Order: sequence, then structure tokens, then C-alpha cells
Amino acid sequence: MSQVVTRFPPSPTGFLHLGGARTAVFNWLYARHCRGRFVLRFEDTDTERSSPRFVEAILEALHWLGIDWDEGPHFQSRRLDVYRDYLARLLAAGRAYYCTCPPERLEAMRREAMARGGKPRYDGTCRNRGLGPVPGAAVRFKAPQSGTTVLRDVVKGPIAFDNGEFDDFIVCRSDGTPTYNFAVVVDDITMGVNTIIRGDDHVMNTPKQIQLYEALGAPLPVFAHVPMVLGPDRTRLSKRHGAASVTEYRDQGFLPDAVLNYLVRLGWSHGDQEFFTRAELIAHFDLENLGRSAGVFDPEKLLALNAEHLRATPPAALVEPLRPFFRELGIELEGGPRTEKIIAGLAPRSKTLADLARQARFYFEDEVAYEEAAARAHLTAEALPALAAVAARLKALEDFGESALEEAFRAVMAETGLKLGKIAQPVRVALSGRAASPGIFEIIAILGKEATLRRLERAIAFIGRSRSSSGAGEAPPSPKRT
RNA sequence: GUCCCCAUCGUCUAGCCAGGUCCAGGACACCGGCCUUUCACGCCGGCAACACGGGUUCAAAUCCCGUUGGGGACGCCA
Repeated sequence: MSQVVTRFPPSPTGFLHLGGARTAVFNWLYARHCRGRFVLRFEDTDTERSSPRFVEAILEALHWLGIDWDEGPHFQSRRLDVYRDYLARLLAAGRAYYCTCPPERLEAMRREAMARGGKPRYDGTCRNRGLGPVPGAAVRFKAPQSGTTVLRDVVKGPIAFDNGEFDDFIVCRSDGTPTYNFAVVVDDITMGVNTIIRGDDHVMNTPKQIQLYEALGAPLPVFAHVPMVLGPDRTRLSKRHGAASVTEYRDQGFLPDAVLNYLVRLGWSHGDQEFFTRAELIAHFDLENLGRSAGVFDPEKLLALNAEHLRATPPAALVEPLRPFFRELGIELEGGPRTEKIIAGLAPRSKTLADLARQARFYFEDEVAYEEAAARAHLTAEALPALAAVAARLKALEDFGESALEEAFRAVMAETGLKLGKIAQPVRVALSGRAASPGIFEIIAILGKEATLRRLERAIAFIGRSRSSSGAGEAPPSPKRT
């Protein structure tokens, strides 16, 4: 094969969900791995259900995932003349015929066959009627009635189908538009697509398509049918299972590289490796290591992988993606060393971008909201001396570097006889509002002298207020315990 | 109903094609511990699987058959 050409052919009848995204990813990766060509094509021959807004949504999702294409997007709706041309060839070769059987009758036949326990198939009424191009007639492919059609699938191995299983399927609707099986084959032939990676819900279509390739005298592409992605209930993944669109993952704060990584690992492996950068994926992806069994989508693992990618991404590269999440909190994030330090400290503590932004909030607001449990435990009268000592010591300190701060705290320890934990926790709550946060010296260094002192004073005042309203030595009042 | 595919820890998977090195390895989740100013991160340890039944073979997670289970397809949808 000279150059590998793959394609992703979504029908714009819905959003790009995880399953579809994985198919796109596989095809894209394989093309990139082989230095081949990747074609994007919208299969919009179903005019009833297709919509431009889905085209936009799919484009947006692909863009977010970082999937680019070398050709297209093509639209089947704009290639009607091409299908007409190939239909004429089929007709001329005697491999197709016009059919005027009314849909209602076909439907009735199908129902009856199924009820009887047989396979629903066209009875061939018009097969030998030699009808001409009657207006309003559909066109059927004259399928071989005996023999076998073999699909040599690179992931499933050879699969033989008895031709008796298939009927004369429609290739052209009565309104002149091509049906799926015909349009795909014509497109893949004319676009030079020679490698087809798709969900295994297409295996039953493949023999029909192979017959079409043969009738058209075109060489067969390589077929790789990957198992489908199932929901936790082991049924086909759908809106019920998590997000309807991959862009929802973007909105929830997932990194495109993490989603990409997760999707690829669901159905493909490279030994024991779990974490892959985009470049590694391109370097290693192959058809050889695609799995044969269906996989269940696990949101927990996606989350864990996202956290890992968050940790692995340089803070500076996180500023842009983080911006919308901070904006959501009313914070305009700007780049720079301070922001990067904030991100660096929080990245290993976050699962998503949204998570990180939420945790970083306290850096930007002096009036930190004290978490009830944290305040009750640490902002107590008992903590007052420690807080006061730290405030005094810091007031006199010029160097707010982390090591200087640590020295200052050691001095407070010596002075008060308290352990570091007894000092650090109240300070932590005073500065961040929470009992869990990045390192205390790290926070102070980022906050700087002014803000730190301001927050310390505020906490001291808070404790004073709590005492006077609820008796000496008591924890601040809590609205209610539940 | 008919046809097709699949079957290793709860989940994603390695191992299977070229049988022994597998009383089955990694990851997520979960449970311990270490580190430690908190929480994470990191590190160490634990729990946990070859669906079942027959073959073939000196030897089977690996090969064959069957059963069961799961998924998919049966459109003038894609």
C-alpha cells in the first residue's frame, strides 16, 4: 500500500459522543502514525435528520480534541453527481435494477418474516422485471444469491458470510439520493480511502460493501472493526451514560490529551503503558494491538488519567485552558510567575481544571470564606497565641522566600513551645479558609506580606468575635450540625 | 427469530497467534503503611480474574468443540 488513507465519516445527526470520538481518534492516529492522509467526510444523505448545527458541533469537538484532517470536510449531499455516475455503472453492468415495490409492502414483509422466525429480506419481485428508470423508483443492488463473501478483518480475522443471508438492498432511494452502503463505497473509492477503522456494529454491512467494491471493480480496503464502547450497564454507550458530547468533558475541565489518552487505551494497548502523550500515541499506535472485546466506559479512570495529565502539564501551558474556569468564579486569570506557582501547587491536588480553579480561589480573595469544620477545629481561642506570634514575626520579616518563612516559623515554635502543626493549621485556615491546602510556606510566599498579614488579622478578629458571642474558649458558633 | 462478534481481577488491560519461564503482570477504584505543617503527589504493601464443560497434549489462560453469558446487525438510518 503506497500511502495509508483513513477517514472519519460522521453523520451530522447528533453530537460527537465518546464512541464516535474514539473512532475518529483511531483513524486519525493511524494516519498520523503512517504519515498517511486523514479525510473528514460528513454523511448527510439523511436529509431528515441531518443538521448544520451538528456539523458545527462535531467540528468543534474534533478541534478541541486536536484532531486535524488533510482533506475535507466533504459532504455527501454535495456529491450527488458522483453517486449518479457510479449508479449508472452498476446499472450498465447489470448489477442493479429499478424497483417499484411500495415501502409499506416491504415493511409488512419484514414484519411477517421476523414473526415467522425467518430473516427479513426482499423477495426479489422487481429483480427480473427489467424496469427502466421509472420516476419514483428506487434502485436495488443485484446481490449474488449463492457463494460466500469473506471479510478479512485485521482485528477479527477472516469472517465468511453466506451470500444467501443478504438480499438485494437498495442503493438509491426513490428521491435519487444514495443510501449508506452505496455512498460509503463510492466515497471511499473516489477518495482513495484504503484503510477503514470503524465500530464493529458495521460488520454486517461490510459483506454488502465488499460485493459493491467487486461489482465496481475496485480494490478492497483494509477493514479493522473495533469493538464498541459500552456503558457501565454493558449496553451500547448513549446519552444515558455520562456526557452526550465530548465537548461536555471540555466544559467539565478535562484536558483533551487526557480524553484522547483514555479513549485510545479503551480498546488498544501498548504493553502495560497507561499514560501516553500525544506524540507517544502517534509513535506507537497500530492496528496490531487493537482489542477484540468490547470495553466499558469508566468515568473514574478517565478522571484519574486527567489528573495525571494535569500533573504532567507545565503550569504555563495550563493558564489558557484554565481561564474560562476562573472566569466562571469571577476571576480574570493572568499569566505570569505568580499564576504559574499557584497552578503548580494545585495541579497535583486537582482532578480537573474546574477543580483546580475552585481550589485556587482563595489566592484571589482576601475575604476568604472559612469552611465551617475547618474554622471550628482551628480558628479557636487556643490558636490565638500562635496566630498572633506568627503575625508579629512576619511583620518584622522582609524576605518572604519559603526558606526564610520556614525559619520564621521555627522561631515561633521556639517562642511559643508549640509544634509546627499547632501553628500551621490555624494559619492555613486563616489564609485559605480550609484545613487542606498546598504547603503553608508556599501559600505565604505567593500571597506576600500584605495579604498574609491582612488575613491573619482578620482571622484573629474572627476568633475574637466568636468568643464574645459564644463564651470564652469555645469554638465559633456553627449554624447547625446535621 | 436469523446471522455475526466477543469472553483474564468490579473496570481498562498484558499474556493467547509461535502451549511450559503465569499458583497469571500492570492500571483505575478500594484497604493498610511510609513520607509529612494539612490535603494531595510520591513510595511500599494488600484485596481481587483465566465464565463453564469436554477434548488434544508429557504440559492449556494460551489450540479444538460444545454450553452459558454479553454485545451487535437484520431500514428507501448511518
